[in-house]
Amino acid sequence: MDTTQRTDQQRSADRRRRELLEAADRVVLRDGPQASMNAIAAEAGITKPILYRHFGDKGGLYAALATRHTDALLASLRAALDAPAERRERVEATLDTYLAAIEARPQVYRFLMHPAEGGQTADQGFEAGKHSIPLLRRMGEELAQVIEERVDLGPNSQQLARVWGHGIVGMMHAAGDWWLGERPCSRAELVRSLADLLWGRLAAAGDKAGGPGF
Amino acid sequence: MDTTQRTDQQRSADRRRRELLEAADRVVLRDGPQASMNAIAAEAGITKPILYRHFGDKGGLYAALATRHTDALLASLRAALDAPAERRERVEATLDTYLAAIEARPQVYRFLMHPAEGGQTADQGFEAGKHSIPLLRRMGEELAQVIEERVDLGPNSQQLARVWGHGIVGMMHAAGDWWLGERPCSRAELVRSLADLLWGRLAAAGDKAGGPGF
DNA sequence: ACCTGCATGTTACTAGCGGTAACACTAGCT
DNA sequence: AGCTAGTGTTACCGCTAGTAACATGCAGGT
Repeated sequence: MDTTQRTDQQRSADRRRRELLEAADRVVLRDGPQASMNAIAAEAGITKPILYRHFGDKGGLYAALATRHTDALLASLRAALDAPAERRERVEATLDTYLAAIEARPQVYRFLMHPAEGGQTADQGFEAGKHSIPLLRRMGEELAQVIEERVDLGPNSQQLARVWGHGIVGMMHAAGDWWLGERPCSRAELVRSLADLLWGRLAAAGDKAGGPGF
Repeated sequence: MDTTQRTDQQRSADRRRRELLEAADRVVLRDGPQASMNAIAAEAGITKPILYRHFGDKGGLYAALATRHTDALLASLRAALDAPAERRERVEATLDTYLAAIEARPQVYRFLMHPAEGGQTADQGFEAGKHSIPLLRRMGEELAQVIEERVDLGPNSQQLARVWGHGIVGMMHAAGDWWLGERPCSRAELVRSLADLLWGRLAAAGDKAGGPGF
């Protein structure tokens, strides 16, 4: 039988793959999403064709890399989301977890949010809407699931939960992106403001004096 | 005086510029954000260097192109935002305006949301956060201004309004992007769900039976 | 010993990209 | 005439993603 042999080979291939991914990680951490295949290969101490044998094309490598970080981030988010606490507290913890992550490793964050975007070839498919950032989609679906599991939304709850999941994730993302660039306030303040928004403070607030109609 | 002469030249240059922009528009509409400078030049019936003389570099052309569409979209959004109606109604009208726009011209939408992303040179700066999509930022700031003008938020209103502006825009964007890809419901339903979210229905809803702690 | 198969690695190449230098032509002003 | 300014070209650079062809080292079978 050649099973043992094959297992050995597979193992060594997997190890190599992980090594390559770690090298790629280092380069992305240093150069951002513009990291070229040449640079990654050099960092790994090899040349391009090997990368292509392992990952197919740049998209494949980037997908593998993104999956890693995405999984890690999703795990922390799930922990915050599933904690045995009041809803408001859980929401704030989740927001804070996400913001802390992007604050700690902005390069990785930037990479995850702008993955494909190659240059010339491939990229087919298109189809308007297919382009969305995978991490955002996954977070949206994850959040939708938690909402549907734990919040009583009456009929049509599944669809409502999904809209909210993606909507809230988008809110978190956009606000975080803006905050990371301008740093207009502390993280805690941002978390509080966003939670306030989700808690309906916009609807509850009164009109300002000297309003419309004058 | 050379004023008339200069005016003539400027006029003709401006006309040429507009023609080139329209050609670029056609190409982007056809090829998406991957449209190459060569393709745009060919569509305009000229060659690359002329494009570069007019717009500096690819970023310049794309910025000019994006400004056009962004201005148009922002104008409609402002109209919906400033209408003399109840707040909820205005919010729903704004959401619907945005969603209708991205539904009608998904290619343009995709282009606006993924502008830069060149390939090799330039792109310096980086600085984590600088990369955000201009359209989103502008919409966020616009909304923040309207919120601050018309809603009474007590002290620190400016900062709160900005957080909310960017957050709400992000929510709209992410939900719209997901919706455009999966089409899980009608536009009206989506608008209603998002408005419900902003109106605090998440906070108001009860826990689901069989909740945590068991 | 020898040959076969397979994974790993290389060099050298293609095609296309963004961007630029150098040159040709036309128009109007002095 | 001559000078300047704008429009246009061809031909090139350096870079990218991706590939073909060739070399090497290590299993196992005969």
